Amino acid sequence: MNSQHFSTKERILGAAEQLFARLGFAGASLRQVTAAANVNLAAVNYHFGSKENLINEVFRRRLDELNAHRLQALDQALARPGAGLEDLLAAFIHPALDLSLDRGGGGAFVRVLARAYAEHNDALRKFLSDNYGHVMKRFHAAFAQRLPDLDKEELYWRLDIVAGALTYAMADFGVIKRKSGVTEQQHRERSAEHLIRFAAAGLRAP
Amino acid sequence: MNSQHFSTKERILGAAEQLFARLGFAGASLRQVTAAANVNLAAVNYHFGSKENLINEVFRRRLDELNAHRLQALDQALARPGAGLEDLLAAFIHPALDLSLDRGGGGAFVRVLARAYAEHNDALRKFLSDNYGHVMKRFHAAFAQRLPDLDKEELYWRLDIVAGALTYAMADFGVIKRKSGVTEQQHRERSAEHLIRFAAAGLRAP
DNA sequence: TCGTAGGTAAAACGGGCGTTTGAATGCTAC
DNA sequence: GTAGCATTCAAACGCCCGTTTTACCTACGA
Repeated sequence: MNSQHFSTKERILGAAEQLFARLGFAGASLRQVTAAANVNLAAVNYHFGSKENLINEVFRRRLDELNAHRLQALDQALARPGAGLEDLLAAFIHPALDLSLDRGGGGAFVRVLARAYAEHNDALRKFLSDNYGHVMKRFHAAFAQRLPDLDKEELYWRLDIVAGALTYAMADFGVIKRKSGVTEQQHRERSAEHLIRFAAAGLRAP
Repeated sequence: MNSQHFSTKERILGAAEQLFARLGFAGASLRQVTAAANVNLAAVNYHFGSKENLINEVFRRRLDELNAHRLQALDQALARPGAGLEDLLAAFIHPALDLSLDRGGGGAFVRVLARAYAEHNDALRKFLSDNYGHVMKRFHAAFAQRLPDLDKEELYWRLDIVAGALTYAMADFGVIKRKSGVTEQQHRERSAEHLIRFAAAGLRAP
């Protein structure tokens, strides 16, 4: 059968992403995932080894691209001489917002990300830190340079809050419907503006 | 035996709160809960009817008190003539922060709350909206009065982001250890200041 | 003192879980 | 064409799930 365009692995990843977003990692079973992917149950353990590894690969598939876009946007922002807080925030937000408003499964993935944030799952945190920690480090350094009056601890706090707030907000963007008469592009730009202004004001607060 | 000070119901609620915070609603089983509570497995269904209802009661036990404190703090803030944004935010944040830094299970509960926020569980959302929607309405009205330049939609956005950010942040407070040489009271006050300043700046952003 | 109601206990219910197995299938290179 | 490999498949593995059942204990009012 397998008449779809995508490979078994890709269909499993897509179905897993949707179901993890809706039901959580523990709440979505491999039987649900493989049924949604139109794939045999054993395919998950054949291609991914275990459920936990499947979870990791769901993250890797999106985060490789997302973080590449973020670093690229950060480099472009830093290349400009007068780059300010808002430009750094835009570099962080725009790639994720593009993902969350994507026609593909990206919206689901941002909700998965928000779940992971709330879960405090140690194994997952280690995986994310090992694979993508350098991205947050680069943003942290760029923010630190532009917020010299904040001591290290205070900056850490605020970036943590900002990251949580943005993750949560972007997870919601996929769910909340836009007003009629607004194109998706307009909606996306206005959303990004909201988030950037909000976060910048929070970071700059005395 | 039941040699503990607390009733079977209370011990189940406490153990469920801890395990839901750590493992999630789907991830924590009633066998784990009843074992941690030192109670027979059947006690959950006897006292609560079902797992889903147990989840609801875990929320009710804390939210009745939390929202009463929030409304009380809001009334006190509104009674003062010059009450501003920061006072409203303090009324919202302080009761939750007290809970999250509580010696009892409050810290776990705030993490449960953050999970519920990320889950978008329909049944749970309905329960929370039915039982505690009026609290958010009162805060919303108070904020609207102090932010007349924001249109309805914009205010809705920002309060949503603020609520999400604060929920995330407070869930983290219970996890992050305070610096040595800082009393818990100092830590609490500084944390509240951070959150209030951050949120106020975000709400006031042009 | 007995009957009864409220609570606790152990055991079992059917079913879903993640994972493994071993045979069947498709595909590529010789 | 056939050997060899990668993939798919149905079936089963043992285990844990939420819930129910049935019996037992205990306390208290009649």
